[in-house]
Amino acid sequence: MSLLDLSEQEILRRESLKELRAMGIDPYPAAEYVVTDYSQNIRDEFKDDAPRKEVSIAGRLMGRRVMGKASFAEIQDSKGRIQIYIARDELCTGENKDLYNVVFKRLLDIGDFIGVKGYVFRTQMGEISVHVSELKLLCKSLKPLPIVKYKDGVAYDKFEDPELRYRQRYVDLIVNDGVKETFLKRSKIFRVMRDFFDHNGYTEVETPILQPIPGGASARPFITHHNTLDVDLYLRIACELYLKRLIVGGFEGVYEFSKNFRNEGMDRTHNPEFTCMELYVQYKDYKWMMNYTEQLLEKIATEVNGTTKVKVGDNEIDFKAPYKRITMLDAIKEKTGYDLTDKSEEEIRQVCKDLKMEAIDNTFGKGKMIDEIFGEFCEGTYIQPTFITDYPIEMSPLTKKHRDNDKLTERFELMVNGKELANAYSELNDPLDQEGRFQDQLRLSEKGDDEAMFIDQDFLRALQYGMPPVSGIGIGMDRLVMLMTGQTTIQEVLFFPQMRPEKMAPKDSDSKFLELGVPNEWIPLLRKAGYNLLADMKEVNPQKLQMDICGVNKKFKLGLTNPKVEEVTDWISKIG
RNA sequence: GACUCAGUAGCUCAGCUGGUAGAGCAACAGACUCUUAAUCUGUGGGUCCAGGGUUCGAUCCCCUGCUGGGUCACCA
Repeated sequence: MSLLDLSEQEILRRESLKELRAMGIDPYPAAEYVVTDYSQNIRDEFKDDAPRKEVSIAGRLMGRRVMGKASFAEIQDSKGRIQIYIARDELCTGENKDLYNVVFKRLLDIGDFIGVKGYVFRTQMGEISVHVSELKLLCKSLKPLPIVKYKDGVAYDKFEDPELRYRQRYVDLIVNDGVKETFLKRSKIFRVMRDFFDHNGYTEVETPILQPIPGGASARPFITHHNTLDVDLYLRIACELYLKRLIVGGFEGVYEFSKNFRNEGMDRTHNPEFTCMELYVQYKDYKWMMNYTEQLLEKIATEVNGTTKVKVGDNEIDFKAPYKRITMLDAIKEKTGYDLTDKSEEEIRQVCKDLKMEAIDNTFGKGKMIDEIFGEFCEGTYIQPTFITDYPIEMSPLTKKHRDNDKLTERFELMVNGKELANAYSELNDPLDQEGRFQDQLRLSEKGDDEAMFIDQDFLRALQYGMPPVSGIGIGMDRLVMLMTGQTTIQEVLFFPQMRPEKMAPKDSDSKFLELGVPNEWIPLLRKAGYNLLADMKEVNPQKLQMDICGVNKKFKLGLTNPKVEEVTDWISKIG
């Protein structure tokens, strides 16, 4: 990288780096720096009347208030921030005051990592601080951080451009309050769930992400290719069919936190890769699973937030069990006034027309139309956790027929804040019924439904050996984290949400410039002046080009001997 | 994919129905031994997203593109 690609502040930091080395200070020391305390516990444990406590802490320098021979600074460690106080004559007890005057005041910058030793005290203004007696540079930072200042909980000059925050999440985590907390909660939610399932004797497992047949859900998959086998493989859209194979194999219960991939749209509730937790427990049914889910969610909310209530946007959601339960047809009746019970496909098509639903076309079967009506008129209205039960059979090819009505299935979805959070079944374990349902999906696919499921013959073979009665559930983890942390976009709960790749401006290589006879040291100046491609130089007046690059030479005080116009003309003449 | 808004200093943002740019913080130089958005004095820092067009002249007006946000559509 050329100096010309750097900002003024970056150049200064690199010069400071050199100066530190010249002073014999290693800006990137290898040795362990022993830390005895953290910002948080120092504040929590401080007592004004206790004897002085010596501490050794380390962190990133995040602010400096220099007042001549004494200074205050902020250190940010993994737990938070703490103020340090540095008095020149206590840091530098001898004649040489360079560590304070030169290193601390001039060569250190916001963003550098330092380690300090000293004692804890309370300042006249009442802030618990560390009185520094030793200071050591642990890592020099070469890029200036955005400066966000806080006063009374209000952020000033907040770093909030979503594009920059997501592309450079590391910066977001450093400077913006609350970002790390969201991800700590995310981690805790996973931990609480693992504890809950493990306590019940269920086993965490891992199943293939590269699948020959993308089963277990309806979605467009990502396709990849395995060279040795010379076969196309799919990134999984769900892990359901593999987990059921394990129930066939004799596990009491299995669960997986599964990264799934769906090649579909992106918005505030969808990311192409997302995390789903799936759990399957033998001998249970979907009614048991509703009770179990209520307990689980209540526990998560309590452990993560200390209360069952959480505020999301304008809504306050209460995860206290039990939750309302209503069948899908009752929900539609309640919200639209139409009772679809025992209605024929044609009658339902007419209802769709009456409801002015334009998206419906002739490829839609009965089940899909019912699902559309629900999605349009009901789904968004369930803010508090609500179980929607007994889905039409056409939409649920992996679900057992309802024990009282063979047009329906034993399925529920849990709606929270107007969105689906979980989806669960009494799992279909009749191998012949399952085969028939797959055949139905195949027909839908032939009719033009590009989301219909593929047939997985090995899964059918497993079912033929016998799968005990089992209930399974899938929970959208990203949405769960959004709910538990009060976030309204999925990007806020994913460290690195999917973005378009950053594009670099096209550049011709150095060798191409050298071929024209451009001296090596002048190439960066051409780039700085905006000539990244030979083509950029081709049409330009040699006089202007010469002036442009000589201007850069002068402006940045590079001290190069300027080329003559004839030389520049010669370069341009060689462009093919 | 459609519509819409935005892109100006390291960060947050100003910029008058067109005359090549300003503030605060950050940086640099200086003052200051209990400050805390420290303060005070001074200084530097910009391909105004990119490329076309209109114009004597474009950060500003028009077109195209890129990137992001929002809404809708599609989709768990």
